[in-house]
Amino acid sequence: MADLKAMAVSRAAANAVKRSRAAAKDLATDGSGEAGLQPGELAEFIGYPLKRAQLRIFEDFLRCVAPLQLTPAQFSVLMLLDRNPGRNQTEIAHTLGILRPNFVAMLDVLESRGLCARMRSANDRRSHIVVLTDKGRSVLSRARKLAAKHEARLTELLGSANRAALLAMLSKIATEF
Amino acid sequence: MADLKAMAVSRAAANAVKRSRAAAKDLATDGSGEAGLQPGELAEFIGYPLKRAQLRIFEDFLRCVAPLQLTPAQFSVLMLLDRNPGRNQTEIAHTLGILRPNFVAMLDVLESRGLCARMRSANDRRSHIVVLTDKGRSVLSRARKLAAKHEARLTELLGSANRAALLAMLSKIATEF
DNA sequence: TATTGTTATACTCTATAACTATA
DNA sequence: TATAGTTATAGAGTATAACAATA
Repeated sequence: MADLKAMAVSRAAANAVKRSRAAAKDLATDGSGEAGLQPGELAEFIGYPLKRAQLRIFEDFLRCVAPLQLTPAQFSVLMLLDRNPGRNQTEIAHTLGILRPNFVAMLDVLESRGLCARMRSANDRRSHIVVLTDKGRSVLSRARKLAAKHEARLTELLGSANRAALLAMLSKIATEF
Repeated sequence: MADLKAMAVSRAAANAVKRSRAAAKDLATDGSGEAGLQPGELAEFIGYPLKRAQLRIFEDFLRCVAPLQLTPAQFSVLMLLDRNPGRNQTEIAHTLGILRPNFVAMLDVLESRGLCARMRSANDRRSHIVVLTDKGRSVLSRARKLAAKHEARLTELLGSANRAALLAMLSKIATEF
């Protein structure tokens, strides 16, 4: 079972690499004389570059964190558990915008890998408190470092002040739009 | 069959509304005393707000363009056809990052709705040149206006200069990262 | 009666292999 | 042989309904 998940992550990373290469090739052919199609006005609608940037960032994140076999979604769960101990499944899932039924299988994977554990709440025996294990904390610590390299490369591309501005605008859109 | 697609778009729009309301409720409870979970360091990784912003923008786009029953992906196809006449399926799909096998069903939908048409190329009888129909141009024209309102609301939120900077950074990430 | 975790299920997206008809 | 469009298929992601245990 752990192998299935490992394969899923590896395959996602492999696909990410393929897409990157295809894009790189496009840029090269644009430089020469092969005539790529024009996005035109489409590139002026925020949704188009936003979606493409999101795919690119997730691709790169996946590749950077591949040694630890963590998807962006799994990383976000571990980060949230670390920061918010003593919370139940519903609270964690809801904060991340994951529907409760879909969070079950996600937690099954993380728990089967020994990264977190479900514990019956003493107060409310319906609830499962989700806790990070020592292994989970260790893996998260290493994941943070790999993800930090990914972020550093982005900062290199945009510049530190621009990256901060980007982060602020994206957060504003996510919470206020 | 057209009904199936219409339902799919309607349902996506309905879900978008639900998510917006849930998020609005969260903000309200944050304001009062219900104690939402802390994203913490997670919010400092670009991927997290980027993904949430992308979902929000697509939600809003879907709602704004709902009268015309167009998804962001369908809109992008029509925009590309309008700007790049005489291209075949492979070229259009590749430019949008859509895999050729997946583009077949997508075009089937647009063609069955009378928005575009496949024409055998005279030069290379393997190719299908994809053309916008008059109806397709008409629908696209109206879609552009609805989408422009959506964009205007975003500009209102961020400010015109900031929105331009955001667009530039997202495009840079999509093409250079 | 309402809520938590869960199962079952379905629909969309995305990805690969392989076929056909052309080149 | 190679390419364009297509089919079949499989895997993620995301959505809803309903059930058991508990409140």
